[in-house]
Amino acid sequence: MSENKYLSIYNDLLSKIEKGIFKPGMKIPSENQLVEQYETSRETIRKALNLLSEHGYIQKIKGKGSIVLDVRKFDFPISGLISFKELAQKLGKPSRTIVEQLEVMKPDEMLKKHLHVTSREDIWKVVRVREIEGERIILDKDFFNKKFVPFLSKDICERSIYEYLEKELQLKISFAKKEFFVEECTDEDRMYLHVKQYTHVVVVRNYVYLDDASLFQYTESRHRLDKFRFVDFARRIHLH
Amino acid sequence: MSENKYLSIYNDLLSKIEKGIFKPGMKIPSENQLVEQYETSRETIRKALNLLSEHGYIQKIKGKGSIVLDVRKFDFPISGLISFKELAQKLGKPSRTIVEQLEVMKPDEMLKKHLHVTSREDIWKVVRVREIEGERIILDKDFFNKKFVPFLSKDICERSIYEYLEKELQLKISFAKKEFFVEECTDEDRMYLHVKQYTHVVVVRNYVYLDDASLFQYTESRHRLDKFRFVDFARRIHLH
DNA sequence: TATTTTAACCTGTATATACAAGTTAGTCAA
DNA sequence: TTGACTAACTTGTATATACAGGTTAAAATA
Repeated sequence: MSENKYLSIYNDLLSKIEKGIFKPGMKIPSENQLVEQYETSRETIRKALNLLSEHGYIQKIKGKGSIVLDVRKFDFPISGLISFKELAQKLGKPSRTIVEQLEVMKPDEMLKKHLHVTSREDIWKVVRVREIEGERIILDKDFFNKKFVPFLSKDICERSIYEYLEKELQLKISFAKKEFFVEECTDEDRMYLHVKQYTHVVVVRNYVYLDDASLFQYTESRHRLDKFRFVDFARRIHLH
Repeated sequence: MSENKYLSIYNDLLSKIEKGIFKPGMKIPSENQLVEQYETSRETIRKALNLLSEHGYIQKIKGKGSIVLDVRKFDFPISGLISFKELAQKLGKPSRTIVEQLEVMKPDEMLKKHLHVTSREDIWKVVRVREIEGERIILDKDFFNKKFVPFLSKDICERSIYEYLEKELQLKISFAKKEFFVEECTDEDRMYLHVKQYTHVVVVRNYVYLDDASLFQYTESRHRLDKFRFVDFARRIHLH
């Protein structure tokens, strides 16, 4: 479990929402009631509720209470910072990862720019194909700074690199910036993916940062366009 | 200005980051220093800093301080909940909105599902083309529940509907769910947009909710795929 | 009966205090 | 000189209190 009180309350409430104990449209107990249930202070409850609100699970209404949203219940592909393994598990579809390339290399100009490294530094290059229901849908090209990831194996890449990085290497992945756009198919796409008749792929560029704001991974994820879907949740800030 | 202390501090710090007074990589003053500068409590400062952190402007590092990220400085198209007008202003490109349709209608099956309305209710339908640098890039189809928006005019639609809704009608837009996917061009796309040789468009479905979690707008935004770009910022939650 | 007022809730903001825990730089001892 | 320790910072969490202001339903009033 979590050692943090407010995080464990967040998780507890979240699982109650996901299990349907708190149903969409329903009011969850008031802050004061939760204070009694969890035997804690109101500020701690509020931290948990604010997390739920930011992530789109509840809506807080002043003077009334918090109601459960059903916005999130739709399958949400890449939203947030979820690894392919976590995603595949959520969707419950049969999937497989095929490691096509795994090597240490020196960065070219493009990578020097994207990973903020010098020509002397070593870079891990991992090329993987994601197969869903038997079709080669996604081509993932990952580049890690070897300074942060000294060792990698085909086995690790087939399972989950993130799990290895976080659990084994104790790297704290903190945030990521993603860019989406559509690009013409390359020969590489046609070689590794079942692109069918399509002339374009959806490209997701991912810059992943550690806790201390150092960039340690650059990923280019190329999706067959008919299989791509992305869901986003956003709150509007009101200044006034 | 903001009446909220922590929001006005957030805005003040944000403008200092955007103006370059606080530069990327730089440490901003510590929480205790900010407490003195703004003559407030530490919790209030922390609220402002947490907002900056969630929105990707700073990274807080325990024991060290907060450093300014340069992740956000790239142009960010549709991230967050920004209207086309706000976006066009940010990018500084010459743009124009052309209202192609504006009418009150009854919902068809698709809209009844998307807007959660009955056959008897009235719906505003607004079809607009967004022109950027002389090219017709985006086709926006907006549907508003007339219950929330009793009046609309061509003039309002040409300027900014959001400005009208928030300033005039005092509607509080709270959050939105977005879905992205790629779809084949329809005849409507070819009629209104300069689709060139492309066979597909990027579709953004947008569900917009008010403060009390009631769905009041459904938008379908169809983008020429070579001009589509989306940037996202995400933080990873660590449980434990 | 119809309307207003009030009391009891709700969430939002601001403040103060305490301690835990990570970082850093200087000090002291081996 | 080297290493361990300490003191002074930093942010993170938990608690308590106070009051603004929105909501609701019951009670009081016209």
